[in-house]
Amino acid sequence: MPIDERKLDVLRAIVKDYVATQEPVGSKALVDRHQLGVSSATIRNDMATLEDEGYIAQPHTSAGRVPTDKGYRLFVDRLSSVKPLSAAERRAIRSFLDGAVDLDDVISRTVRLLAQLTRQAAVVQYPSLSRSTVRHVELVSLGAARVLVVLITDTGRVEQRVVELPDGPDDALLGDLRARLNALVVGLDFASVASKVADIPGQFAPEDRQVVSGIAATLLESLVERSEERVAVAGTANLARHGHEFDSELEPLLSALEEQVVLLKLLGHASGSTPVTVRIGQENATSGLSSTSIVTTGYGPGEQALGSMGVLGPTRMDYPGTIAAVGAVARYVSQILDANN
Amino acid sequence: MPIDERKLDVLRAIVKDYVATQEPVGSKALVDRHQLGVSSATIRNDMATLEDEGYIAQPHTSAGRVPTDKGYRLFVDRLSSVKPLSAAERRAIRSFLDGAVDLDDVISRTVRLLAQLTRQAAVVQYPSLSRSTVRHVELVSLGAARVLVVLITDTGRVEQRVVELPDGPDDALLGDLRARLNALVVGLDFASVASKVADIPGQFAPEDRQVVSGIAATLLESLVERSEERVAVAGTANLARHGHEFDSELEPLLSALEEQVVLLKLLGHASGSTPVTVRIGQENATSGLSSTSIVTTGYGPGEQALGSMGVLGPTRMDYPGTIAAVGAVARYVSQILDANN
DNA sequence: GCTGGCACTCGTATCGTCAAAGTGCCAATT
DNA sequence: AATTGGCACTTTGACGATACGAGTGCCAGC
Repeated sequence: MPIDERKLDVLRAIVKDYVATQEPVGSKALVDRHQLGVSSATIRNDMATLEDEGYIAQPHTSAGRVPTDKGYRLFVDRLSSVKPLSAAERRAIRSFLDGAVDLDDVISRTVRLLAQLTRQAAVVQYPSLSRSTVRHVELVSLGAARVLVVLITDTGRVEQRVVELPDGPDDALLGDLRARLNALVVGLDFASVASKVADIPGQFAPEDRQVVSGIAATLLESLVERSEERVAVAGTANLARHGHEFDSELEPLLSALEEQVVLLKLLGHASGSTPVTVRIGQENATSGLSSTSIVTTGYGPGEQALGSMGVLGPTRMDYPGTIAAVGAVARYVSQILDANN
Repeated sequence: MPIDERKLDVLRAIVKDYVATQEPVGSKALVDRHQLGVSSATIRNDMATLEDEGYIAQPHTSAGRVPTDKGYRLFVDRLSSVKPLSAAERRAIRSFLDGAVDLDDVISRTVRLLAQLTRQAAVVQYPSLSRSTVRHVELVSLGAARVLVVLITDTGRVEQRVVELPDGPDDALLGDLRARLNALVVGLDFASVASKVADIPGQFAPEDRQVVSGIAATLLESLVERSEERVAVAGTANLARHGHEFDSELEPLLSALEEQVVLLKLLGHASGSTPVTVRIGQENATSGLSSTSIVTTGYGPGEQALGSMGVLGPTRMDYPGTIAAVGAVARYVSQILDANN
């Protein structure tokens, strides 16, 4: 039996009602709450077909139907239009983000904003170093044998780390190194930095090489490799408010939110900047997240996304609203980053 | 009826059993599991007294007894000795913390370690700025009219922020300002910085004052005031694993963990560095946290604590173990910070 | 002051019943 | 061929009754 137009209407109605009520929805309730123009018996037949095709399922015989992952997928892909944000929401986005002074500030405001708008858990990735170029490297002597290395990117990220050296460099050497380092790497993307920095020690007098290599090694290893990606999280408390049916997911989800590595995998490598991606339930292979959905998108001024941001919540979420919120916030953040450029 | 020695034994046994099983404990179970040397009837009498005095309560008639907040308080204050850590735990602390290179690294390792050792949520406050002195101020020009202000303390904290200026300062002015600023504030504690910095603009030529005040204002307002305190959190997923009776607490607790302000209030102003503080249930006035306990202590090499760290979990927690873990970690972190000094 | 015994209370588990919700199917209708 | 009304069937959840077990409180005796 083919899936005709009306059956899609039925599926759409089921998803909407289920998301709203969190209870399995039956044929009678459907004809009551929606203008479908046919009787409940007809709906029942349609529902039987939809179940055969795997779009919906019943928790037990003679309960209402619940959308499956496949059902949500169809809903998201073809049955829902993006819900325009309310004026209040647009205003909230603006007033929340406009006061930001800093990249750090932008990111932290963004993640809290997303959590608040969607009432779910939000994640924002800092602009990826692999998409950034070096704007400046600063070396600050911290007395004795310790140097603070600060790395600043064109995207506004500031990474810093202290290096312990066997021997304290004097100020002249440090100044010299700072100048050479900047001359060498400013403007380069991070892939190219590695090869260039390896040459640095050779430019110095043999007695200074040990110090210089130490700093160079840190620059590479810890600033470029270790902390390449960085994420901010907010709104975990929102997850605890969803019905108890979502409880079994809570612990694995909270774990995932604490593990950078897992989180980055879930965010996905931001592809094109524009479209919002939805991953539903089982679609994200991470174990324990089989009833969690993830709505992500890239952000950044240009074609190439600088990073990803997104929202995590139960599969039973308001997709049109969430997609709209994520999209709108990402666009606005992109604008801000462009202006701050 | 007075509370004699044996009644205290009974209370101790009740707390231990309840923490272990999470179920109300009855007189029979008590004599079975502990060598109390008397019969269950006697225990019943003792329990009746303990209930009269408010140390224990029964969820309903003819159920076992459960410790009250007051009961836990007595247990913590007088009935439990700090449980020595296992060799494995000591080893874990060492191997976890020894690789730290940085203050950031120390803090982030510490908070994860605490969460793992106690299987609860952990919080670590960065060394308070009010207990730190300025080690260095660095100004980095970021092209155009933007300057990065970096502040470094003797405790290793590095705070940075970008200032937008109406007019780009030239390098000479920036260098001059950096020198004067450092001459003025290095070594000062933060309370004194404010008054000193206010004088800075007067030392410059009138045409430069606008730029200089901008930077000075940022230094004060955003680096000293805004971000005075800073905390790291880990182990929230551990909270989701406690029995469902703790569920009602979950959302308020997760909210508290996301709110710096609330969190700092809960951590309490680290008083003396040595003793571990326990706040039980209702004792922390924060609403919604009436069955959450908090175990905190200060850390830092000297007499004055630099900051606090602690653990949050259900009132029904293993106090001796948690207190031992928090204490041991704080001592070890203090050592590390002392060595890195 | 401790103990054994016993009556009492109350929560939980079990069972049967019942009503409500929902389905699937079929025969009749359009 | 699609839709509809009707009806029998299934399952859940609520309700009540009952039995059971755990645990208490109290008392008389040691």
